[in-house]
Amino acid sequence: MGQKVKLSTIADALGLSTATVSLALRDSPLVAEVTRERIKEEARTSGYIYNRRAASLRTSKSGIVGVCVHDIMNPFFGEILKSIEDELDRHRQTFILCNHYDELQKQRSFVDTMLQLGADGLIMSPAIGTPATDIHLAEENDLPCVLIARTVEGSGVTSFRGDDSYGMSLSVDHLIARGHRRIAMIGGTEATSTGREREKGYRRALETAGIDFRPEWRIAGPRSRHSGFDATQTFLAIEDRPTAACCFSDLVALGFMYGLSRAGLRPGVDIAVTGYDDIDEAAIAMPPLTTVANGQSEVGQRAAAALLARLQGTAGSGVVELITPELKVRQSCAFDWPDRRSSPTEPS
Amino acid sequence: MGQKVKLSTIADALGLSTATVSLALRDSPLVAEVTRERIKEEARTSGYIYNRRAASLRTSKSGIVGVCVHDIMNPFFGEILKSIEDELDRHRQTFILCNHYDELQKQRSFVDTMLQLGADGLIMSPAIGTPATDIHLAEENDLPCVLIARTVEGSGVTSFRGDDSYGMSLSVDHLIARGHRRIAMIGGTEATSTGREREKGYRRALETAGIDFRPEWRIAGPRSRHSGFDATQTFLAIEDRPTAACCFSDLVALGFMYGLSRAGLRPGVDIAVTGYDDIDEAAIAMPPLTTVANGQSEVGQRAAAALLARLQGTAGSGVVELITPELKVRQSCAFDWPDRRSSPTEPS
DNA sequence: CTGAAAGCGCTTACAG
DNA sequence: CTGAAAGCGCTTACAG
Repeated sequence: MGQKVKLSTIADALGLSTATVSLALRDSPLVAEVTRERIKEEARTSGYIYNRRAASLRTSKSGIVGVCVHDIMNPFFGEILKSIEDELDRHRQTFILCNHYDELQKQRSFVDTMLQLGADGLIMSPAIGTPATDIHLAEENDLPCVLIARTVEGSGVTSFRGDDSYGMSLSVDHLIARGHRRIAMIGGTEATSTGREREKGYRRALETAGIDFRPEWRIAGPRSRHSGFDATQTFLAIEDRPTAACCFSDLVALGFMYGLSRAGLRPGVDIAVTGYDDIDEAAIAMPPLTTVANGQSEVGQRAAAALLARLQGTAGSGVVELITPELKVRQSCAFDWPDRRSSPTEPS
Repeated sequence: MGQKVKLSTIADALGLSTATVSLALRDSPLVAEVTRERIKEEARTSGYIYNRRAASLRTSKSGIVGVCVHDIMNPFFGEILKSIEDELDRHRQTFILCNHYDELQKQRSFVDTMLQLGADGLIMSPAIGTPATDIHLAEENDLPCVLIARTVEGSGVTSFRGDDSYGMSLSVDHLIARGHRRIAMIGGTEATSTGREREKGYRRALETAGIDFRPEWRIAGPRSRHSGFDATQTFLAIEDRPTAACCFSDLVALGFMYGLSRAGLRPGVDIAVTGYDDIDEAAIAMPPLTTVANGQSEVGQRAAAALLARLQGTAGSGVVELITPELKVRQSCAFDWPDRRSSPTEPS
């Protein structure tokens, strides 16, 4: 490589102006077809590399969309991310991914970087504790945001997520219909809208069935496979042990089932288990996991589309857009409980 | 927000020049302490946002490092990515992540984007079929590369990966020592150095033990949990069925074990299984998975450090740097299943 | 210790 | 259909 080739290198080589070259490279109809081809050919052979920083400085559009979630390794986000990426690709936007690990500082430094890079927009699953002002800061600096999976009160920004409380009630209803009366809920935290909503659905389903909730049934906290595994101990120690557990997510459920097996119990036989998200693994797990399909690709696709629309100038709804979840019955609750029911003290 | 605040806004407000403001904001000792503080204070209160595109255009340093792998959701990469991120953070480099899904086109468009954005360097696990010229293109355009996990012949670039053939021989030796003579290898492909190396280790271990390899033992292909699950059918159909399977990765092994259970077989009892990578889940799986720790955080940390060193001007070794793997013996090659185990709920 | 001026590589009116 | 010129917001010699 001699000198770096730039627009003016091409312009000089062809005896044209940089304006013409710039236009031609972007397929402007203002440039004559022949000229355009000569220019493109020259760009190709000379190894020209478009300098986006320069262009972006001038136009104040960067073609970048930042996407930030707490756990890119969670298959749940994997699907969302994939559909966002597809949608963004289609509109030739570069997508920059960030894992904030639910650390507010990491998220802030990412938003900051996006601001400095002049990103066109932001899609995020806000970290625990994100104040509405963090979102406003971005918005006020011309960085439109769309939220996914979680909601931030007062952010004024559109967010897309599953109807978590309804979804959770679906799986608890299912458990109740199979005869369970003592049902634990494992995982999730008060600190996120997801955790609050799913717990709400769980409680409401119990209430509707006339089952009195007992505090020891709620094992809050776990949100990973590993912590689901660890929660087994707590679960097994509950006095008058529940016969079923609805888990905050598939990952938690899968870890919990490992824990059950390890303790010599058979998930799906001795203890009924449900998950949430319907990740790929749910269908091949042992036993195959009954769970709630959460519409992740719809979340991703719609969030990306909504952001793209805002970039076009359309205002967002500014409201929580709910995707309706769906119960997927498999075999992790398959035991026929009525045969075995033995606590006559429970209301029916 | 009125107008966007920039260096000159601050300079004007304080009756200083943009040069002084620029220097002060970057903590230059050339600026008097008091002046510097006034400037920083003004920047803070006015909501100044540093424009990295402008700075980068001028300095031709962007502070960006691109990282590209085929599957960010694989926990194996999760660990590598985390350690890269930590190392990069420490040097205040922004890290841009990309998933190429082993599609050459995706990888190319990412490299292209990095070039256009003026990234300072690139760390990648090259997609299947990456020609050395793709790496040269980046290098020649001032985008230094470091490879991880996989190697590209003739790229001339430093790469960091585990000693895959040695690692695989470790687990096969272990199986042989436990008395297995018919051992299948499941997953991985000829198309990657990882696949080739691990198969080499498998074959060599058999050979050393005087066991004649049979072609039907090699079930190539699977590299995900799901395809590991699917491979169970092929495995079970092998005539004179092997008593053990060494899998290409933990994910494959975990899926394969699901498949075995589904078929009514007990992994670790009826069929011995080994994995590769020692991801987090291996220790809590049922049965806990015997596997090979692959030094992923060392890979990530050293790759990032090597790239950073190149950015400082130090030349890379240009050679494959091997990390020595280690066998982790757990129970998947000899498991004492808890008592009451029988195959759970029959899938329909 | 501070300022004036040039320049990084594009794009965008504006002329012609 | 093509060109000359200004400007995006920084940083970097160079003066003083």
